[in-house]
Amino acid sequence: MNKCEQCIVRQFSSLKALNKDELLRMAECKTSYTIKKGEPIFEEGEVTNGIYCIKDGVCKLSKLSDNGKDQIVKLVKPGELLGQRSMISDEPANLSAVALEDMEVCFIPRSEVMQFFTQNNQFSMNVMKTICEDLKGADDHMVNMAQKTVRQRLAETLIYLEDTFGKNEDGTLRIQLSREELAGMIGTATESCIRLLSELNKSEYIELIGKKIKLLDKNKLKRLT
Amino acid sequence: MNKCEQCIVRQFSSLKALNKDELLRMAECKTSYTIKKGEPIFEEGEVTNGIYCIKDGVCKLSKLSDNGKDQIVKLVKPGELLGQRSMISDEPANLSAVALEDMEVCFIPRSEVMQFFTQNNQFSMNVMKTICEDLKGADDHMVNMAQKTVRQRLAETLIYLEDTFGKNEDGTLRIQLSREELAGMIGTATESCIRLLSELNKSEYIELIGKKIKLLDKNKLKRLT
DNA sequence: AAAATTGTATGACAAATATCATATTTTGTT
DNA sequence: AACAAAATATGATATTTGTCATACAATTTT
Repeated sequence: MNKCEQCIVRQFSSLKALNKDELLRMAECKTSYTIKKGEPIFEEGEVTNGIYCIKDGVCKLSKLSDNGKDQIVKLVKPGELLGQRSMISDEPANLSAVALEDMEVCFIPRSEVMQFFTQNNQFSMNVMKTICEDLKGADDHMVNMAQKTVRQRLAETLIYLEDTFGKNEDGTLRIQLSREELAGMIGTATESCIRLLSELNKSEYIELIGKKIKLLDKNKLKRLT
Repeated sequence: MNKCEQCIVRQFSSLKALNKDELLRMAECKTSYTIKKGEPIFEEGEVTNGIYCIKDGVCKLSKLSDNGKDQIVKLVKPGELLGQRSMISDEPANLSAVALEDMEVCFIPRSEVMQFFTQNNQFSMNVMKTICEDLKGADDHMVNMAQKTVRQRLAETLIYLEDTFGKNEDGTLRIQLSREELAGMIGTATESCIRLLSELNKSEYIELIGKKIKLLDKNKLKRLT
């Protein structure tokens, strides 16, 4: 059993407010998981009964739309927590969480977290602020979906991906999304997404290297948005 | 100065957790306002420094998009609170709040609310759950914006308006939105909104009576979504 | 009451996007 | 290596949606 004290999640998330005692208690009740790329951490509608700490790997939070397409609502990085909203609302998950890379996560049962939540004011304040950030992000995201064209959303998303997850040595986006997943992020048909990528490739905004994507001129891309 | 004890907002919002003492303190520090239809309660970017209780009238929460159009994110009814996210994040408002009808609201300064927030666990839990609901709503809304057609979104919005705000004696929607505002809710151009309304009118899903809208067959409308 | 302004409606057209078909490439499996 | 399956790519076409122009109606101002 690993201690939680030095964990990346502890350093970056709401958990930074926990004291040594609380961390020890958490270390005792946590369960560690390895999740392979493509596997779910939990699915929409599932009762999660706790929160997940993302130690390593990125996952997508998505929701199945009535038209059968999977809309990606958010990507979650190492150091972040999952399932906070469900924990507070005491409701099943509203979104599915699926690994985009091999992941390492820890599960902490609801009962434990809720104890910290009521005992440790700084911790509950941190959780709350995170949810408030999510709400602001979701509102902004919604406005983009409603008001921007698919091309604009694609350009924005590409910049977001480079800024948030960085690039490989060859300059391509580090985070690897299938075309279908990228389409699911920007909210369009896979073919439309592929077509627009080709177009950006031809006009030298980006370069397509196999399935990988390299941003050639971020400023030019920004001007599209 | 009115007491807060019997106020509709107290009965329906997070404030129901406040005790007599806290209600008295609140009654002393609150400011009451009358807002005329079309006037803002606060604007995007403004530092609000407190929360607003909606005693009467409906308002829209909207955000100006880069393309110059106003996207309506949410409608807020009597009994609800405004500005909770800003208060917790300690940030300026992310959305503008503008009256759709003549309104009565009360303002309670941040300092006061934050005191309740730290002292009264049930109150803070209520606020948190409200924000969690908003987050879930925003995520779902975002998926709709990304995945549904304008026609589907229009049908959904009309049903939502009738279910939430009811109808007049003649069967028309009680809540009065201009075509531009309705377009702002569903995220489309005003002309497209008008055109689709005409179409729904011709195919007898709805009836247009002047600027008013009457839903003729809610089930038929539902099938569009 | 007349004029001006604003909101609603509709036509014509252009642009954006989705859908379906099919080809090609990549990946995984035997 | 050969095959099957999945992902990517592209063409053809239909549909949806936006834009611009203009007309008409309702509301407000003078």
